[in-house]
Amino acid sequence: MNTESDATFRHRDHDHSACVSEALEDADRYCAQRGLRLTRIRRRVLEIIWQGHEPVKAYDILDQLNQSGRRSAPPTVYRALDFLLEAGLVHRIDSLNAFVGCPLAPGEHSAQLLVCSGCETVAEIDDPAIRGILDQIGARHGFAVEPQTVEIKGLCERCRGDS
Amino acid sequence: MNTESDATFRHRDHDHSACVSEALEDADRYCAQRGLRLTRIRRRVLEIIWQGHEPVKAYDILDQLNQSGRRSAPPTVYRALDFLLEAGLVHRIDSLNAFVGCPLAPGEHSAQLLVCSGCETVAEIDDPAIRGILDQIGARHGFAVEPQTVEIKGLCERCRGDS
DNA sequence: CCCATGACTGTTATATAGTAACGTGGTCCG
DNA sequence: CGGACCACGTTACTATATAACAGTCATGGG
Ligand SMILES: [Zn+2]
Ligand SMILES: [Zn+2]
Ligand SMILES: [Zn+2]
Ligand SMILES: [Zn+2]
Repeated sequence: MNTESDATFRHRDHDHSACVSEALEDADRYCAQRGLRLTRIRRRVLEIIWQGHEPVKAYDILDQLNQSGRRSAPPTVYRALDFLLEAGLVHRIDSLNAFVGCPLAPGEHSAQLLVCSGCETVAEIDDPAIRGILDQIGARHGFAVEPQTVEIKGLCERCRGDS
Repeated sequence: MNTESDATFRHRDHDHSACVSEALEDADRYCAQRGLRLTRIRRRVLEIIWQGHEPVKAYDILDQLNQSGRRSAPPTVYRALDFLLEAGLVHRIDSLNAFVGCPLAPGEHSAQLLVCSGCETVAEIDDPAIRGILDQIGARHGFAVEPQTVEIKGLCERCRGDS
């Protein structure tokens, strides 16, 4: 099945500026609709996170913020991240203490993040079969599964090829 | 389906001392077989983690170590944790920065951790259906899923009842 | 216009989590 | 004994995240 072409894993070989502008425009639209305030800092943090499809760490965001212009401190970054997480515009990768932009429709949703151990590229999917089986397993143990992101580690096709 | 009695969620209403002694004896046996050295400190850390079925944080382990007798420093705890993780005797819960004892057979294995957002009790299962579907979804995206623990958040039966 | 209000950001300090680097003291083996 | 190795102690440090409080700024009601 033509795996690379399903567009889940996006390496450095695509027109990523399109991803960025689309993500930012979607965010603008989404926030405008909901009356959420995508302020200058929040938008800039989102843009930094969208530099690639790899997770970005909070203090790296801070460094980049500080490279251009005004000095910021950790709370500024974490507050922006809280907003973006809440709005469903980014996800946190617990296993890496890092953040990645959400390529799916904004808003609260469940998702599975395929995190490559080789290149750290993240592919986000939302597969109803996984969600279904998690609910089902949960039910069997009296456990009410919350909508959430699940992190799945492995190797992407490209990194497997690297031997 | 008689959910509480499947023994996946163990709250404070059971004879937990039996869990502890069984876990420690299993660990003794497993390490002896493999020539792994379950030293005094490592065994003590394992015992502290097994105080309950809730995840325990590294610095809490350190505090407890230091309450009785000799003073230790963070590296001591983290080295013990590295050993226990490597041996498959405990799991790390990334979303909580905490550690929990593994109630299944020691050694490297995949598992799913049902983490209750209410009481933080953790139930560990290893369901082949989940493993299967993860592999299958991965394959569809050219992604080789690694054996791993997956964290699933939700509410256990007891905490759902608490309204 | 002016102020009250609430949301956002700045600032400082601190809490929490994890690691690097190097030294010490056993234990095993020859 | 003499090395080799492993576990552990110790110090210092890096990395991640939050608390608390003070300024700023838009916005709408009087
Ligand atoms: Zn892209
Ligand atoms: Zn990769
Ligand atoms: Zn128990
Ligand atoms: Zn619970």
